[in-house]
Amino acid sequence: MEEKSNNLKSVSKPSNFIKEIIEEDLRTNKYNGRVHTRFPPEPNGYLHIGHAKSICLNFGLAEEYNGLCNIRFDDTNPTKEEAEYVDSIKEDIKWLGFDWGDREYYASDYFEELYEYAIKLIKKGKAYVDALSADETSKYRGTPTEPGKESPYRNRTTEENLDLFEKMRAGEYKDGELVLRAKIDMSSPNMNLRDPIMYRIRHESHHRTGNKWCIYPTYDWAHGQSDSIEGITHSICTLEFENHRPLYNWFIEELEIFHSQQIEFARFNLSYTVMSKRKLLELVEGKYVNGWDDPRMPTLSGMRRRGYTPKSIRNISEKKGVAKRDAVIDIASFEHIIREELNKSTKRVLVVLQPLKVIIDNYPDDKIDELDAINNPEDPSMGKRKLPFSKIIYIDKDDFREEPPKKFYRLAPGKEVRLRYAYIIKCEEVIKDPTTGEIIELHCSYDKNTKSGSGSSSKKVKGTIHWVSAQHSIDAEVRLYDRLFSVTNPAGDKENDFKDFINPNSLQVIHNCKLEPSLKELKTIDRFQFERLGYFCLDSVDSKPNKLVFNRIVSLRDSWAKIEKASKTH
RNA sequence: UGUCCCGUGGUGUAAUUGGCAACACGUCUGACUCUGGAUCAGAAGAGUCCAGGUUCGAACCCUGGCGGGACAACCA
Repeated sequence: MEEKSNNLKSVSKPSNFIKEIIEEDLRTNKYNGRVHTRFPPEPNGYLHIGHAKSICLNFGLAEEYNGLCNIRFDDTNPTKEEAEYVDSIKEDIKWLGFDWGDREYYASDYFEELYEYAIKLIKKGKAYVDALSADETSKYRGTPTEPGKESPYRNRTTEENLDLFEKMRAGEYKDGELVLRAKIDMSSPNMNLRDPIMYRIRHESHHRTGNKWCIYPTYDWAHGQSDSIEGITHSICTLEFENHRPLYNWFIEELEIFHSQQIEFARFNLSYTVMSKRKLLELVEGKYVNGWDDPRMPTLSGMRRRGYTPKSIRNISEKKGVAKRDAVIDIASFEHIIREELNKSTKRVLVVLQPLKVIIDNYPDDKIDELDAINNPEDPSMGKRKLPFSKIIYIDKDDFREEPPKKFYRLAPGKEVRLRYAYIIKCEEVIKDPTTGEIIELHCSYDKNTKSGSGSSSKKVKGTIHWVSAQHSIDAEVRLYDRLFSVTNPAGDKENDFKDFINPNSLQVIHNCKLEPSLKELKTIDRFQFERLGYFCLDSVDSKPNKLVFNRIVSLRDSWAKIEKASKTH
């Protein structure tokens, strides 16, 4: 009994090492009971599913502990950042369902304050203006296993440093001529402590501060102080900043300002895709995909267009957990979560992807049956709809085999299947194109006693297939997506470029698909289950009222495909 | 020949902080079914990187190895 309740507890409230730290801080009243986090993107690209993890974590923690979460754009590098990215990032965060209230901040808001901090360090003899070139600086820095050596400019007087730094700001030097560095320890085993650069000269216009500044703080100099200024209690970031933490702490202690606590967690990898901004950019620029919002991309805009729900993404983030070890999430677990949600929420509909014409010879020419169809067997409150049935229908080519393999429960010459919500039909004749041999149409007979729900026949068949009445059908284009790459970790191969592993079948476009007539009144970007096929949604970009385009979000689990695959490999 | 971090079934997490490893995905059976969907029932699969040590008892503590990752942008 006790075990069970314990179990339930751990299921409903998963814990992780970050929560443990926060709860301990709450116990010891470290920050007067405050929990304040932030999501700090650089506005230099589109957000992807990895960022979603960080967003959910930061906002989720704030929510759970009655705290606050800021959004802060780390816009310290004007050469790479643009206002349009700011907008797309905000849109993505809102879409995920998070609200930062009026706490939308920018590192550039703190440029003046940061400048004052720098002067404070110079006055303490803890920062100096260096005139080494970038190349020289790099050489002087040493390597991870060899200590660096001190710059000849390292011991300027405070007055000299102050004067030079002021002139840097005033624009008296060219890009790269001077930098401001922290004076720490050129022989530190931690390379971040080897006199890191705090300011560099960039005569460049900034998306927010315009031409006000020509010196810009580096990330290392700006980030910790920005957190401190905002009163961030728990500054959560990814593992690669672990080695930077001693530096951030050094700055904060020298400056004697509020001490945020940095906690690092492992970033998340997804199987069968790539996640780095650089690689995603390469896919876009090389036209391997159709833009950042291509539904095959792991970007939030791509996944949104693909049809993923915000809830499913939040779910993934939560179920994945938080840890410090590198992880590769199996895309299958992703697919499971989206299916689970869509199965419950989505209206079922009959759609034929690859139409094969079927003529029911013994069905009256002009007769139209109005059949009852259930909108969602998982949720009766979603009601029913009428489905017209007539003499000429379409079925999917996949559902007919001239020579059916073992365990093929669908239609074949002389065999019977049930038409979903309609009758049992039997295939009487196969008509082929005399020249190509391609199957053009099927002639079938129907058993009128087998109408769905009539209970007037005890006839049983193994298979049920979907169909659409030809004269009532609506045409549409359907895009089937598969994994973008054909290997688990495309970026993990040292011999081959990741682009060599692109799955050539990641996108299959099918024209002239046939939809049931209820799909005529599409108002929103509703999602549907095309029965036996998968979950689909309208494409937000290309679909027009007179030219419908659907994206496949995810297929249904397909045990027949498994059987078929297994028999082929034998 | 440095510093820091990490190492639990195929994958991702958990183990009441020392009491002989749990959950989810995936895989495989079977039941049910007018979606080969969903659902239900069940199975296989790790002895916790290795070796010592402390202890009545270790995934958890200690020591030493091994393996993986991060760090040498005036990027973030």
